[in-house]
Amino acid sequence: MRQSQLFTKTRKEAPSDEVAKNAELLIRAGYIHKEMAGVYSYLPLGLRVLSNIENIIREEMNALGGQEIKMATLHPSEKWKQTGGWETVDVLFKLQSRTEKEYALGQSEEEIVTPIAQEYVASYKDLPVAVYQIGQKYRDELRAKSGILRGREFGMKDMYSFHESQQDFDRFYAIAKEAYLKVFTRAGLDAKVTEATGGSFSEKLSYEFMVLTDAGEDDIVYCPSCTHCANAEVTKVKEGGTCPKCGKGVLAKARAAEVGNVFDLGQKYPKAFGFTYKDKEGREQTPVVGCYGIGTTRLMGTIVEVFSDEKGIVWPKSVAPFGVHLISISGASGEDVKKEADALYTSLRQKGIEVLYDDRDLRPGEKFADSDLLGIPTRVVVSEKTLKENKFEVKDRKTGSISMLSLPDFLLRLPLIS
RNA sequence: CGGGAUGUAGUAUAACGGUAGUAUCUACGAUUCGGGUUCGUAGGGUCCGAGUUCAAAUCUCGGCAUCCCGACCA
Repeated sequence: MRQSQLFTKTRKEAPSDEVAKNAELLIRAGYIHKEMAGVYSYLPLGLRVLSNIENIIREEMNALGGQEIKMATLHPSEKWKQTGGWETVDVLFKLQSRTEKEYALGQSEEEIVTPIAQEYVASYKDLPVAVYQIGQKYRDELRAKSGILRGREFGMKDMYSFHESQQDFDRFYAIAKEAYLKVFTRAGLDAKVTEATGGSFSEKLSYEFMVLTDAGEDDIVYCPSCTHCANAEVTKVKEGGTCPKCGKGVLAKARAAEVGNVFDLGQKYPKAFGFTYKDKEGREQTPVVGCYGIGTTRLMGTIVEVFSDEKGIVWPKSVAPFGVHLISISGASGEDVKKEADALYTSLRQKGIEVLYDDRDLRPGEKFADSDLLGIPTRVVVSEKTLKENKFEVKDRKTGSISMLSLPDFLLRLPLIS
């Protein structure tokens, strides 16, 4: 992508109606556009990041045996009335058409996925099965806040699994948790598996995946020596106490953002819809259901909160919109520089590297400032200086380390870079 | 939903009740070219609606919007 053709531009100043770091940086850099409180549009760069996040999730859910689907987000009110959610889920967006028919906007999809599963699952032979989707969710939050961390419309991956028994559910639940940790690790984050309440729809404990950041909304109590971690709302052992799991660590308290969660839904939804299957003996049985969510847009915001500095964003390589930011410093009489940069742009793309090429006719300082703000992991500069040495200047956005590399050396390093 | 605050060019900010100014931006012309060069010319604004007043960006009321704290939060 040539930056001169890019739809968006950067801004020097953050908008006055944003306080959250994630929103300030993402808007300044042109990744997102605020539509209204809690609702954002994703622009070319932002969509690239979001797609990278979604693809990581997609790969891990597929590895788990999940099958991707795309469910309706405009829901008939009847199904929500059938489960009671129409009255009890206060964040549910309800709307009425001109014909007075009522609808809900999807804030979660149990009401939709359960009847679909019911249609295709008739026998124990059809179980277990897991389906997931990645898409928009709508929640009528009384107070949207923290940029893209808590919106009224947001991106979410939600998966639902159906099982013959509680034991089979428990088996899958455990491997799903592991898959979740893989997702967050691949996205560059260190997420803690956290015990929490099941919310309004499960009496059992659920597990939340928490990333330490002051921008989060939850307080967690965790052990520095082992993996024990609990939401402050449920834990009986407080900060400063001894870890109940390993018996050694002194529990610490921290602010965290919930980037994912998994729930044991039991049989509530199949029961609401009369969903049964036949077991080996031909008896009617009710399946056990689990649901598993990851907030994709919140994950993106959390990454920005965790990985940024005073100059801008510092994307982890796995989610960055581009692998390489190529900058030409051609000056007034830099036709040779331009030619060389064009050539490098072409050869990098031929190697399958995603490159943002700043071919604009701007002063170097402005290009560098933009580059730091955008946060692409590797910056490559072509200038009269580098031309003389017959090398390229390669800078790592995260460490700031600069090295002069010949083209073969650079290409050799590329697998590590992107 | 309770409380608090704020709404001025695309963006960010000034203006005692009395000429809406500055920076950035955009366009054009010069100048400069390794960390947001410098100069010139031009463009563009008081959230909406009432009220008070000779006069309202400024005061009052209503609406709408945005942010913050809390409550809430699948």
